[in-house]
Amino acid sequence: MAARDVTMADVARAAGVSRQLVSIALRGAPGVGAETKEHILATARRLGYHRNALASRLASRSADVVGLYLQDLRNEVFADVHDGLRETIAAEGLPLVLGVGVAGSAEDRSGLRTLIAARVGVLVAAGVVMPDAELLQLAERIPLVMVSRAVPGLDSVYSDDTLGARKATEHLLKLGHRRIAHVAAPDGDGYRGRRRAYEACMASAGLAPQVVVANYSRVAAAQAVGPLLDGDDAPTAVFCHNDTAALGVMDALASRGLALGEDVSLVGYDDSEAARLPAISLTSVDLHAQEMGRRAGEVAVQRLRTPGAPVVDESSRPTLVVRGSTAPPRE
Amino acid sequence: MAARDVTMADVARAAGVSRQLVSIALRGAPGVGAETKEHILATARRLGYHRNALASRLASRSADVVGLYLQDLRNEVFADVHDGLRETIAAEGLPLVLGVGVAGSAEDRSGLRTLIAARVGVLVAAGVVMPDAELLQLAERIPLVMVSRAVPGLDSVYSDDTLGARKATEHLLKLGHRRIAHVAAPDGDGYRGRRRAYEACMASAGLAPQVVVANYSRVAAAQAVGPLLDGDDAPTAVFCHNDTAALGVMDALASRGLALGEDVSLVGYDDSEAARLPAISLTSVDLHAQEMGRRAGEVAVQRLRTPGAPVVDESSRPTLVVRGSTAPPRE
DNA sequence: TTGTATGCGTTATCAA
DNA sequence: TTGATAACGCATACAA
Repeated sequence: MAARDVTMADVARAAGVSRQLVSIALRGAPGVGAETKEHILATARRLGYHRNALASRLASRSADVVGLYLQDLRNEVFADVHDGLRETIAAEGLPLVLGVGVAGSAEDRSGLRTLIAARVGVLVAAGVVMPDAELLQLAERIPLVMVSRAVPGLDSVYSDDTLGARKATEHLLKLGHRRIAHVAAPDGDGYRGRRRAYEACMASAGLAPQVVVANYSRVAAAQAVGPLLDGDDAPTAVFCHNDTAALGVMDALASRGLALGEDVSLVGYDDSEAARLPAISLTSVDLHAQEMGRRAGEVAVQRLRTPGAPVVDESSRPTLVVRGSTAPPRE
Repeated sequence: MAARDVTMADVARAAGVSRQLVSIALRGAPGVGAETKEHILATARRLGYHRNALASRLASRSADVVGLYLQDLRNEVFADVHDGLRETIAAEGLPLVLGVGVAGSAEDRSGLRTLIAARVGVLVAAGVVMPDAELLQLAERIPLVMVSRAVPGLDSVYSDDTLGARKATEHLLKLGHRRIAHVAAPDGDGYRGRRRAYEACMASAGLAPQVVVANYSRVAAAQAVGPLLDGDDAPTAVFCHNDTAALGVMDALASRGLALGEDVSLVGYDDSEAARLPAISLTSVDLHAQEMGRRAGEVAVQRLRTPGAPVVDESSRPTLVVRGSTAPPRE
């Protein structure tokens, strides 16, 4: 549409000054008189000038842009991380661009790549499934801040998954459940904590763990848990690696005429909006994702402004929110 | 971290060829022998070269990047739009970057601005609340594709809101409801269709419309509908402008001990995951957001490759999905 | 097929 | 305070 963008040269010509003076004035940098500056700003406005961020960043070889990678848009946790981060970033007046992975797929390279290609100054990544080694390699090209996952050597802001999973499992044990199944996420670097903690809890209670794996979709969880519910020694309680999976288990229960909380107790992870619905009332682990996003934003800004700062490694304590979906097993 | 990026000049020097030959080889453009090309690619790989997209786009002054603006990340509709768009864009091998607004706020300028500053080649916008006039002005700087909203003069891919709202309202009327309330979205350009259709339906049935406004959050809807439920002549049915609002109404019903579908019928809009939960079973209008995203992607690519193509204006027909939340009024 | 010169719109380093 | 000149890293007509 635009035939040609208005450039600084155009503004300079119209204002009767040199280009670099325009640059200085527009940036608010020192080196221009108040009156001249106002005049330049006015003509720039009049001409409809807009800075070309491409050229700007190329020339300054420093990007004051924060990139955020999210695994997918279907999981509220990532929306929370975004909202928290956004708060910090906006307060600093920095632009924020996002890259998104493919839901269900482990393919996060393309999403990360576009962000890197866009030459963001720092990249905050939530829900990356790539191996640690690859991430460390990536970090040589661009400062990386990991969210909800700890990578040794990289800035990491995450929730203590071991603690969360233990709280969930122990809650079920305390209620008297013995046959507790776990719907786990696909195996991958940095995401084994929940499953391991569950297994450890079961072991120390002298019980046999029962694990099925489901990817990040609701239907996958429903299908995965089906055989368990239909088999002998069906579990009286299920602990899911996230709420989406828990909703899938609820689907499976409903289709079998099993009552949530009565026939089978259920615990999710994320404390999503759905979990809070009165009709759902799902016991879930809240990992305070928004607060994590906020912290990640602070770390990112710090990394941008003070590249040499020491690496941040911060884990936070999740909370178990007990609701109607968990009750003692019926006898 | 990286002291200095490896540039084409470095690769050229190491490979013993000229810079521009490297450029040609790396882009896969014609003008280089197979053998030399392989050699160049190999040295580039060896040196760890990565193209600087900034410089590349600045020099070519054509951006093969698609920008997607989403109003917020909490609404599944936008996730659907993204997933659909992503499919098309990925198939074309184009990079996709996102900008996001602030949930609940009408402030979409900053999100749009960063995308424009990033000099994307085409901007797909879903859920923009800015006035038409401002959008038309924006379109002079960058090709704009509107999603879920029609702006005369701009590429628009949207769902027929009038039809959807009519289907919802007529469904309730046919069930025998007379006192039907509507929870509307805040007033704004391009988002009046649902409310107007509701009002028209009520009018032609000889009934008085009853509208309350709530912004895009669940709690706002709960608060807005409260007085209605508590007042005389409380509605026997409520039609909400989206599912999030409907969930809020469900909260309000639950806190009053009213049974969904029995005491009060409820219709949402978006056919979200939550609506499909057996325990929720919310009647809702499906606007096929993913398909809209897919189409918007096609239009965007077309606009990128053939700027002169005629403006696209495509509306699609939404579907009413009837579930347990709607039933005849109890007498 | 390969190389040369020039431009993209800014920022940055110097003198004046 | 201001004004010339050189980067920034890449693309692209054009000539060799």
